[in-house]
Amino acid sequence: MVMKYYADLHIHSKYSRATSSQLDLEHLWLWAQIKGITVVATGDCVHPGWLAEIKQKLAPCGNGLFELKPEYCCAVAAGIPPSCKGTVRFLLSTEISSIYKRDGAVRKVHNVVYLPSLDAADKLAAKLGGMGNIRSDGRPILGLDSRDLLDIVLSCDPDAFLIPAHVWTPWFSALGSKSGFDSIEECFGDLTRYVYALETGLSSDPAMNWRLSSLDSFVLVSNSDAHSPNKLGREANIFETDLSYCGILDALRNPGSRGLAGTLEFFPEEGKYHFDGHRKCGTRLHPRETIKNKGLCPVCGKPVTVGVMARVEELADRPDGAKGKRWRPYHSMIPLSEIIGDCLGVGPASQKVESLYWRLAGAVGNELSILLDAPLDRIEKTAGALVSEGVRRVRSGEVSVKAGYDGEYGIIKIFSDKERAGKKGQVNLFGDGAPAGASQAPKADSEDSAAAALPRHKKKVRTADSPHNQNAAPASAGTHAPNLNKAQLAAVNYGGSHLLIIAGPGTGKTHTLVHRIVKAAARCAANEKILAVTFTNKAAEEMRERICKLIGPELHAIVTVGTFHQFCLGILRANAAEAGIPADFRIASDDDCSAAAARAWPTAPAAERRAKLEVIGRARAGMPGEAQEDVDLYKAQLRAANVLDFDDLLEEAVRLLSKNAMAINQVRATYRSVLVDEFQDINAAQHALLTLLVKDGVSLTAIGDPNQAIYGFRGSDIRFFEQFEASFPGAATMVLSENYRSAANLLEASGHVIASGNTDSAPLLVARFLGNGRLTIHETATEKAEAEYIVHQLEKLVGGTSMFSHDSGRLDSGDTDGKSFGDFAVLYRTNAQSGPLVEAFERSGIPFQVSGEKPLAQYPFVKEAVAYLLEHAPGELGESSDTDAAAALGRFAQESPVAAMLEKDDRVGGLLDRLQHIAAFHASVQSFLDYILLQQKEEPADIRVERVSLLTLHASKGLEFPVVFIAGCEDGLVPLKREGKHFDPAEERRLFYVGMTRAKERLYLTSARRRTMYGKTIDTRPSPFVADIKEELKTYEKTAAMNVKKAAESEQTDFLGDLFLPQ
DNA sequence: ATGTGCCTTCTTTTT
DNA sequence: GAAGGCACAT
Repeated sequence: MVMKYYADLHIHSKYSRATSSQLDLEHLWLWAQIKGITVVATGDCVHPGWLAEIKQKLAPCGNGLFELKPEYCCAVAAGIPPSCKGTVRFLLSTEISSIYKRDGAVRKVHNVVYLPSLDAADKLAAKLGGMGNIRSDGRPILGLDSRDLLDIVLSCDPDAFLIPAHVWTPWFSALGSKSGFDSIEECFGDLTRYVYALETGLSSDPAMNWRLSSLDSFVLVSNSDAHSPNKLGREANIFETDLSYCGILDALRNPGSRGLAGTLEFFPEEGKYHFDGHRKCGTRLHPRETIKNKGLCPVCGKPVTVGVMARVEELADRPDGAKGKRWRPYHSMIPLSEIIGDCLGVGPASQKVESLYWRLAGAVGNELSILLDAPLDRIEKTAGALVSEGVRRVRSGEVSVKAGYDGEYGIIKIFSDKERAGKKGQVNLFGDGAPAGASQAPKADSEDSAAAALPRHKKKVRTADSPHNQNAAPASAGTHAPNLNKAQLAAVNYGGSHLLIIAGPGTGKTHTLVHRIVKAAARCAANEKILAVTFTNKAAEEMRERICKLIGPELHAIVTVGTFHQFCLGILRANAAEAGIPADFRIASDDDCSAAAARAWPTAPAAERRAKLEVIGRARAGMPGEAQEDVDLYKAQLRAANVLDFDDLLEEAVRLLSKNAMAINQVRATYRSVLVDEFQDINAAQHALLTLLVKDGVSLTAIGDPNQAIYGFRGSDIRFFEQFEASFPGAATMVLSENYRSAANLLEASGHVIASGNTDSAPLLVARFLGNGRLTIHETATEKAEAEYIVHQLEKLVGGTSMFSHDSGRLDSGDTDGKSFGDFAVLYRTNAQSGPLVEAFERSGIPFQVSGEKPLAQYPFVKEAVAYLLEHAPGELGESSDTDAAAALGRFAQESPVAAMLEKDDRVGGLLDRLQHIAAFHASVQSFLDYILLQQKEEPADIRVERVSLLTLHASKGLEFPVVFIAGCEDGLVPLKREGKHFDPAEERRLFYVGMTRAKERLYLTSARRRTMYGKTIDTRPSPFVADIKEELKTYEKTAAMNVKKAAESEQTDFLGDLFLPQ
């Protein structure tokens, strides 16, 4: 059956090394579909292993044609009847691959053959032309330059073929002795019988090669230049024949037939050595100009570097545009992603381009059809007018071409910058990558309409640290009747200078601090301000909100709330000159920092640089280490780039304020009162800054909890907290001890832990939560079983039947009814533990959120799925029965080549699975989409949407949840011990304490007897911290109570193992 | 420039 | 066991 297809001819397989991986082959086919390309792997030189794989995988369907799926066929030369051999003349071309020097002469080399010895190379060179040489890495090679190659072509047996050396050599070495040749030389000598393709070293542009009448007996075809599946079809051959080996053969054999309808090509001008010239001098010469200039550069007068075009000019015996008798039409192409990139003014590999590419692929068709013949209005509808205009121009050749020369790439441009700027409004950019719901809005002015089509819900931020609103004296949040307990009130009203407030978990820390700030603001003189310092932007933002709520925007203006770094940055910006820093300095990005490190230690390997940066970071945070030299070197590099890193901000501010009296006096005059949150997390530099600020009657209020100091590893030093009274003479200390968060027994349990089981020294915390909580200890066989247990418990609690009231025998504050998902958190010591948990939650369909994880909707693949579902919304399909989310997603997965392809991309491989699990949970497409799109913003940890939170213990600080699971309560994990790493048991203990004190009503401490970590499975012992809790507070869950059937269904291996262990 | 294979490493993390 | 870095190949 004659058909039209675009063939990417692989004279060998570039994928031959991937024989063990089926994935790669499938990947190849999938891309072939997306591109609209038929992959034709031909030649004896196809790697035998690859052939074997194809044969094994695909049912052979005769005569060298193996069928994979109906759409993709692969003609393979193995198994071709011997009579077919030696009858096709492929003429393939390539660019200069290297430049080598020998005997003082520089020669451009088009092909390189690796050989066992220089002798062999020379012998072969004598036989074939070319040049034996030793590469810089010591390997003997044979280099063939264009002239040699062409001579070989012209002199060779008409029935012979030549194989490109770079194809042959790896094949030979892969075969080794099994090839039947004793030496590569013998092998090479035998080539004339088998050789298949030839590289002339001429331009890759057939139009130019047609100018050589000596090539008339050859058929010019395009060889694949695809280095990876997604580069398929950058060059291709258009066939109108049978899709079979014999079909292709006939097409090539009979120049008169239309079998070979033409070729698709790059713009050859893009090549680095197209024209002649001097890169340094900026001279780019057409070969004719070179001849006029007698081969010399008009700028420097030295001989120019001669490019491939010159060679064509030299050999051509026909004028430009001439057609040989086997001439076939050709199209010059630009890959779609480059067209889109040019339209958007961004790189072809950018996310924007990727997103638009998939959209087009889904809406219009495969890449070649988009490039060659799809209706432009359909392209415009999806990608905007600019892209469709770009495609039109490429089709008609209306592009600006600047040929490459002397190693400089040529530049092919579709739009001038001016045009692009002028037309920008017409591009349907979907700026932030949000999918367009508006398929009927053809000329949609981009961002706005696209955005409007999306439900963009602002999420309500519920503050996590919301103490005492349940049980403490109820009062409206007013300035006059703040709901403060006695201790809190005393702290707020304390009139002395410095004050340290020790505030345990759930004692209303932020609440108290905010009120003290408000109080101070009310007393502020006209030209004075209050400074409130936090560690994180999030904390600063929350504090600002709460202050604003209490005292309104006017007073709010006299309170400066910011992080340490924000404050220092402000100081430095205002006093750049005094600080000796250029006024226009930037904050160093991660890249800036590594660049500075690279300049500081140019020879050091990256790992060493990273290590140095770490040491420097610690040293600058005030931790021990003698790295001063490195610090100075690194800082000098930062300074040279006119950037300040985060540590610099603090250091430079401290330096300025300590030496410049005017600056410090101004700051002290402005900020008479300084308040610091989370004071236990302070480091040396921050402490130094505070010491500077707090003088001449400026007062400092610090609040924090030494039992929650968990950031020692990054330089925080709890001793600053402990030595507060010494550092700031005259300071008072107050303690907030009424806990409004946790049930009494949970509070007691956490007290046992922090006091190392020594009940007497537990922090004095009085429970004001009028309910009884429950502490459950549970041990499973493995981490998988642990995850299943957690999910199971969670399901029970969400179920609505109040297990809580049954278990505790008490029904208290009315919140013991069925929980919602936002009421749960699962905490763990290391992020690596999230894996099994995520899997278990996915299986169960429970909505969850892993802290710090990118929201689903940010993945291009998910965007694509969402766009598809919007476009194929039920409304549009009439009263389609198909409102079912899972079914719609299934259709997407089947119909869209994008989905099929991305599924193979292992980076996002799990995404479709995840989507499907989510879809199964939603009745309609609409609710499914809402669910996905709602989670646009990051910072999921404190946004209490209705999902279970999966967090590290560190990330849980400051949050609270009715039900908390702490997974992996095993010795070695809680506390975390790693061989060769320093170990701070006290800090680990505090960390566990932080985790425990997040729980309001229920706390589960789970562990696994066997755990796989770092690829090793080890037997574990229970956490010693758990042992510090008095037994009478613990409840042990019995495994037998588990729903065996259900558990076995969802987790077959480990769970059964758990159940069937000898009791 | 881009793939590939081998090696190392593998807490926690804000600005 | 997975991921990232690095050296090396084309």
